[in-house]
Amino acid sequence: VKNIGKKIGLLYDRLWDAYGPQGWWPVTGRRTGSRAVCDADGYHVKNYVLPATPAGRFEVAVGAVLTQNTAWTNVRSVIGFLKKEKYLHPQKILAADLSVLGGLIRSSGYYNEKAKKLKQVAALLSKEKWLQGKAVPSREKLLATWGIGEETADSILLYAFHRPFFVVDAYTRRLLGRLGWLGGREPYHEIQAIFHRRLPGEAALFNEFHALIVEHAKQHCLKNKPLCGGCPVRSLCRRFREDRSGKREQ
DNA sequence: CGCCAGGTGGGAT
DNA sequence: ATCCCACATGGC
Repeated sequence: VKNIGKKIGLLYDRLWDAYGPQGWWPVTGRRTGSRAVCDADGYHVKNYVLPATPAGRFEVAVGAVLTQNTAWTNVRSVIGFLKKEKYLHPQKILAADLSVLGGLIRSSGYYNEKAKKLKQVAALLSKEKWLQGKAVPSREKLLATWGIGEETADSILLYAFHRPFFVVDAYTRRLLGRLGWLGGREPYHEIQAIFHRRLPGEAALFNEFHALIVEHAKQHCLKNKPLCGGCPVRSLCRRFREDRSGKREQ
């Protein structure tokens, strides 16, 4: 764990060189005047100011809940349904019947659970004018909300409010585990501390780094079949070192 | 078909 | 603290 520090910057550089800026968190329909600042899916490359509106911040929080253990492609279509039906507002979520809300978000999975979670998130974020951007809910407040765990709290802090909290997800665990830098079962805060200790606390950096890990995990570091050919971080990886030194494959 | 997807809360140990 | 499980749909 001691040696991760130097290599973590290298890991970021290799991922950045391979995949480039990721434009997270996708937020639908943002424009400045007549000029689109997002692509069709809501990504906004090298724009670290977005979201900059209450609606945008709320959409990120909703997306963070809906994507829990769920493919983003499913979430994206649900965000579209919610937007079309004008549900991307806390008061609308709070006023909705659970069954109606559940029906709208059905295709994102766990819809009964997530309907309840969205109401909790809406209740929290409609307080204190947090969505207006004058103040930011504390991590403790977020975690005290039923339905918001550590990753979701950090996703909201980082991607809705631009606060430097590194997001640790299953991909992060898998990648650091494969690299041989971690066992992979360490508690969340321990993995997060590695990033917080060794990187400048800049939201834009944490934004890209987490998004790059996700992209890399999807393209090369797959769950059951890692595609090590052409992997941009081979040279940092235990598997590669073991191959070259003739040790057995894991 | 089985596996995977940008987790969380509740309950038992 | 740590493990185990329910929660659920859609894509490949």
